[in-house]
Amino acid sequence: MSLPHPDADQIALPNVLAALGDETRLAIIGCLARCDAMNGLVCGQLGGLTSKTNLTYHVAKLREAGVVNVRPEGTKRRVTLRRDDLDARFPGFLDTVIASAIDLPLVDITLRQLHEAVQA
Amino acid sequence: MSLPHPDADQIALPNVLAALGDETRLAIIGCLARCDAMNGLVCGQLGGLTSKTNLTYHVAKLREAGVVNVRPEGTKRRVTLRRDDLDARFPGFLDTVIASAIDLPLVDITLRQLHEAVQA
DNA sequence: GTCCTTGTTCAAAATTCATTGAACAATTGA
DNA sequence: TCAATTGTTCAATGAATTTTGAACAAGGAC
Repeated sequence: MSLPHPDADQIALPNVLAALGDETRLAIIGCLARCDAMNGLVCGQLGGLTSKTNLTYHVAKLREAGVVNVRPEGTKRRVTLRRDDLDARFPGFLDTVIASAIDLPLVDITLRQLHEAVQA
Repeated sequence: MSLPHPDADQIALPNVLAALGDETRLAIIGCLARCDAMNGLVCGQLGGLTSKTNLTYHVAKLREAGVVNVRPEGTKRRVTLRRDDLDARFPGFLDTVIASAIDLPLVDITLRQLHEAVQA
């Protein structure tokens, strides 16, 4: 884990709320929620949402708030939801957020692009 | 109810998250959570947080997102949490938020001022 | 009616946040 | 080594939010 992440017990809800109070970041959460059953996503797979540079920015926000974990894999970055940590700290909270995040139009757009990318 | 409020079934979590992703508004929620067992608070009682004008702004944000109800009482405005509506729509969510909101330093400052105001 | 209290409106200023593009690093694979 | 892929950094722009003050309503007390 080479990037700085807050410890589980240092995750603060005000920071989490601020991190999630943004459409783009909610859409990222929605994609992760649908795809991270196994191993999360790599930043590039979220390309439909916004530019590469901007993704770096938003993923960092989520990481600093303790919402996601980012693990380098070669030149890629694997992004996963910190489900266990969030559930332990704020029971039920993440599920509520996910339920609304996966309804966002942006998520569907990106998931379609992800699907096309996998087929290509 | 002379001010516009969203119906219970129109409360959208992205809006709620955006409304709560702000220190001042979280502090308002914290005060309400401690004081609204009976009948909520009046804007003036939140005076320790920020200016009158700014309170109007933040309370409106919370109202528009569906987090609070604002009811005119003469020249005052009684502000209450929309507990039932939020619990019905996002079970457990509000309790989680409140638990962290009442720990905010700003809340204690304001509650002390409220206490002093009541004694005076 | 005349104050006083409470809160709103409006426009302006200040601040913060989000987005972009160019240049750069690091890894992978040929 | 060379090129392609993936993502970062930095500075700058643009956009949205927050904050402020002056002037204004609306109601209650006298």
